[in-house]
Amino acid sequence: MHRWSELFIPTLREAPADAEVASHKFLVRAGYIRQLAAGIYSYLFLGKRSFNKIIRIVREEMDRIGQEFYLPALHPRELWEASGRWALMGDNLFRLKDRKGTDLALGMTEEEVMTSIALKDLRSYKQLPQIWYQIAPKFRDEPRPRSGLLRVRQFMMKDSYSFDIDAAGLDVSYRKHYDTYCRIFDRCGLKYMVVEADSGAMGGKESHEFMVRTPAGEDQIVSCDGCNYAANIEKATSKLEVVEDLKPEGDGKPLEVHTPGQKTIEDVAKFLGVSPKNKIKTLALMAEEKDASGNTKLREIVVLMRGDHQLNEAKLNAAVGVATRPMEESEIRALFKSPAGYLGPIGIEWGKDRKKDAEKPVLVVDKALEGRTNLIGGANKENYHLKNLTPGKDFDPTAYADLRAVTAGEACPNCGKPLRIDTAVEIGHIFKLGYRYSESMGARVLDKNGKEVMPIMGSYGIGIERILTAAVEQGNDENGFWLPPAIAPFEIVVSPVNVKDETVRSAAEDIVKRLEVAGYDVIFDDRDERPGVKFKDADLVGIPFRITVGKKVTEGTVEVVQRSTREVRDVRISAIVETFGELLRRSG
RNA sequence: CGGGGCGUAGCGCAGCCUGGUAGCGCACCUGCCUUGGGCGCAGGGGGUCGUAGGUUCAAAUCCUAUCGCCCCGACCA
Repeated sequence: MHRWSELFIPTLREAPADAEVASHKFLVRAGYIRQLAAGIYSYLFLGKRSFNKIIRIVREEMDRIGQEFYLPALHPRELWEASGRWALMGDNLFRLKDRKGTDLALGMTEEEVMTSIALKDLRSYKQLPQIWYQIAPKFRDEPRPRSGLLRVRQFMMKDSYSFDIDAAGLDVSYRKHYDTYCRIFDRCGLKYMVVEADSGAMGGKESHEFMVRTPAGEDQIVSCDGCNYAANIEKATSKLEVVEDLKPEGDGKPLEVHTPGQKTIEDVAKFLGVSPKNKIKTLALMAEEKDASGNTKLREIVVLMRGDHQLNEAKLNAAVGVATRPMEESEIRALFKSPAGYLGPIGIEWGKDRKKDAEKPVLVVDKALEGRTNLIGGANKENYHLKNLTPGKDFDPTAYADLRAVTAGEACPNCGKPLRIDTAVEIGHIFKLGYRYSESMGARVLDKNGKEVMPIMGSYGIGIERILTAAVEQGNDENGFWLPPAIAPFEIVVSPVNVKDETVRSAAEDIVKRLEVAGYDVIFDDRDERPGVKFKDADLVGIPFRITVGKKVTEGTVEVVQRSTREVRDVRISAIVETFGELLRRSG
């Protein structure tokens, strides 16, 4: 029997000052976690119990489609060099040296380790498909850990990897994960959505993220209430209304207009009496690229957007393959020969091919400008802009790409209904890796014809603490939070109003015993505290049901309180077990 | 990486500007009291003021460095 008086459940009346989001505040206040360092947390009794339940669900479901491994977190440098990620991962990878000075890394995912096993021991198509998974800590040296457990440096992750003989096989493994993830998150009692995702620098093709809507999240998801379209904003598109182009002025060639002191899109549009939709927004960015010999060098990347559109950096990143930063004032002057505010694409020799013209600046133009005519942009001359700018005629972009951030209310690309945008937290991510690791690390199997082929891979992750965090974000009020019964540390807290009253106490203890025999996780709040203290704690710590044992025991009844709804019902003590059979079935 | 803020008792904070050897609330311990929403009374314990150096007769307080933690930004071009 779990007696509260003997357990370590350090609840706090006030949240630590540095906690911002609800889940962080409440998990600390409820005595689930304590912070050890930035982005590093200890799990105490209640937190670990909840964790165990989540892991158990994940493991049960994963065991239906795959095999659990236990892999080291400490990886030799050579392994990461083989895949190319030693250099690629930069500062996000934790690195350390052993006493001999040998470089090691702390695993942030396990593609390399899994592939190293595969390449040694997978020989034949007859051994495929394989799905291998593990549930283990992962380490990432995040540039900025934040929001309590939402972005941390050490976390528990279920990661799995599939190996198939061909793309059709990968489709099956992918689908299995998709379905399994749905079952896992359903069982965890989360309200989630599945969105199309950017596969990022991993080079994959298809990718889905499992998202829980919450203002505490770090991702933006675009979705349509009219159909099932849903995508991460890094990937989302929308149907644009047709914009009427301006008529050419004069001879139709770029025409300089005096725009003294008019620097912003808004100002210039107003000054010239046109819509920002007919303006070009010129963004001057700088990328740090590595050349063949491994030296980093700067590369100018200029982006053109429709005046009223916003750049989505993830899309740009995907389009150019490198991270960018805004140019500094001096860099702007060097390229454009003009101060910011009057920048445009004219008069600069743009690279035709990003790879071949390695010395020349890159001009990437958003697709929303493709086919447009007579736009207005900066003249690269202080206090002047140009009219009659037509992409492809007056200047040649290195490439066109979808770079635009979708905004709420734009038309759904599928059905045309207005799109909505929500912030959300990512709890799971599945994607088709393809041949990246098989190729770089040299995994090969023989196919039916005795020919050597590369196995095709998928990789799939679930953030264990994010399930807990998302559940707290999804169910809380000013007094605390409630977890879905399946992942709560206890399903029921039994609170005798006065433990010094023998009748009350023994009735409560009897109820605890009977519920435990029936298989429920129950905690007995046997502390000699005033009822108010016990109720406040019960409300705080995430347990979905409370049984209050008070004076009414003499009449043979107790109160059952549902935390999420505050609904209170009197229940005959004799019927308590059946009552919970009913209640827990209903609340999943 | 850039910008801002904060480090004083387990938690939340005051004191710092104007140097004089540390305080409040909650929590904790003891006793009494109380028992359906953080009850009351009395007594009590606990802090190298993040760290190091400097200025000074004297530093939580002023100066310098450093470490840590939190937030914002990686977008009027």
